[in-house]
Amino acid sequence: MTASPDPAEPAAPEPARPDPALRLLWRHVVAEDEQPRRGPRQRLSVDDVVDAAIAMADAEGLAGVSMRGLAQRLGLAPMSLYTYVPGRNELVALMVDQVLARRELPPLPDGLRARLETVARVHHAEALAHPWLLDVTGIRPWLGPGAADRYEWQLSAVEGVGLDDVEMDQTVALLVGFASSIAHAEHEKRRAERESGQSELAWWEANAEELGRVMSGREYPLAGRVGQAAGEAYQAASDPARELEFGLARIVDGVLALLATRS
Amino acid sequence: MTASPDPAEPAAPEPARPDPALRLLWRHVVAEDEQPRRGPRQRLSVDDVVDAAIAMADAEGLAGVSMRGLAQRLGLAPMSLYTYVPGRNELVALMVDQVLARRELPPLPDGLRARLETVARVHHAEALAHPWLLDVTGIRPWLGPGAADRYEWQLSAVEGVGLDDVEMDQTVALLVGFASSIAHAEHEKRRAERESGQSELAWWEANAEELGRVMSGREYPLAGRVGQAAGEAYQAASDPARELEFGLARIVDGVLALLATRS
DNA sequence: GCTTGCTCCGTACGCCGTACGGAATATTGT
DNA sequence: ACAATATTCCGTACGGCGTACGGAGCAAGC
Repeated sequence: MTASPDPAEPAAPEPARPDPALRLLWRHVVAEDEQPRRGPRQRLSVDDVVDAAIAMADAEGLAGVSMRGLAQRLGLAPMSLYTYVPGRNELVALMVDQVLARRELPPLPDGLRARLETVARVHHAEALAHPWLLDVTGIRPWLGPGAADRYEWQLSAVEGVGLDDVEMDQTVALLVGFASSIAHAEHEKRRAERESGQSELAWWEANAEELGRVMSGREYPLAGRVGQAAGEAYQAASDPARELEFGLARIVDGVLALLATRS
Repeated sequence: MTASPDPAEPAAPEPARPDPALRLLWRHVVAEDEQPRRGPRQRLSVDDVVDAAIAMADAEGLAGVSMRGLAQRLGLAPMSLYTYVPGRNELVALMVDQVLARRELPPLPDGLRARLETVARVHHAEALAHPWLLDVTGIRPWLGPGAADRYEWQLSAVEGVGLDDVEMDQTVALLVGFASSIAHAEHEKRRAERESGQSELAWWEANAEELGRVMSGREYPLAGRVGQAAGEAYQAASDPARELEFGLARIVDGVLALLATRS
């Protein structure tokens, strides 16, 4: 018994065949090494499928994008989708990259503060327009042209300001992560209102008595005081728009402070 | 036909009955208004159910907690779970609050910088220990004792440092949101490695050739340079632990800078 | 013209949350 | 003591999900 490869698998050294999802992601760039394919032409294009899926996700959330529902919307049988896309996960990756690719990236303003804010605000706006982006998991490490272009643009916002390469990456990650967390909070707030059919405030009123009864015997001096002040200021239990402004100001101040120590 | 209430529904003005999930969340606090209940005793307690669900979620993720699987683990028929808990969503809310309640909150150190860091690190550690916490959605606005105690503790870290009430709330939200986004990145990184069976680095190597082919014709000067520098520094495509340190330093600096303008 | 590879699709499997109703059981009201 | 009632536990069933598998028909390559 040598260590030779399994004879059932022919001698081909299996040069780590590339992930098929990668070709799909970059389909518009690689494009046309197309020799005509056998069999019936596809009635639709991958873009048709992805666009329909994005529209469904915008309307119904990521969980609302089912292979069955999507197929019906496209006039296909469910299993026919699998000739366009290997599976649902890959479809989601394509949706994400399509969204990233479509957005026209605004020119970066002058001034580091404004540039950093722009990076965060663009991401925040995108996550608000497509809340399902925040629910996406499991598409790492698939990297498409939309994500690549976006990263390049984000880095250009912090190029030449005095950060080293690693710090540039970390700064972008910090801004994007923060914008995501704000959008996440906003999305959760909206979901709560939508699903309960009543506003947050109404729920608190309806349950204030029970909450008071139940919390008696515990002391929440700070939470009571701060919660009330925040509630009055927000007219809600939270106000993600204000959290964005507050947090962004602090983060940008922090980055500027780092650079200030160097000049 | 007057506007009188539906006679099928007796005159009771329906005083907005409290959410049953609230009583369940606060079951240990309200506790014993217990008159003995009719029918067979419950074989288990709500805590048994919630603890088993937490154990399942720790091992298999939130999606791995199915009512069927949980019931089997507890020796019950699936539908019997619904005598303990109104539904899966409520169960998840109980799991979250149980986790929050269990963690012993460390004493807050001296010095604002260390206090702010502690708030973020506690949340980060918790999200790492229970990655499914980040997948929880739709449990707003249910508020349990664990969440209330936690909020009180977080506020105590920023009490009396010169922030007004609304700023206290926003500062805590900023720290917690940031810690969540770091933990989210870390969790995604681990998931990618687990599900692909190979390390991130191995995937990039296996697909480097295809990526190079596919990205030719596009220019990514910054992404190429920074990505390489970061990759070498991290020995991976990302390094959430470093992102935590970098981002936390910037955020704390930003908060301190805000306070510095006031003294 | 035969073979091959492709598209499209019907069926089926094993999951999911949970609505519904019935049998057994323990307390409550008489 | 006995009937009424409330509660637990559970079997069955419904409508959803992703997708494996195999077959039918079509277009290109030999």
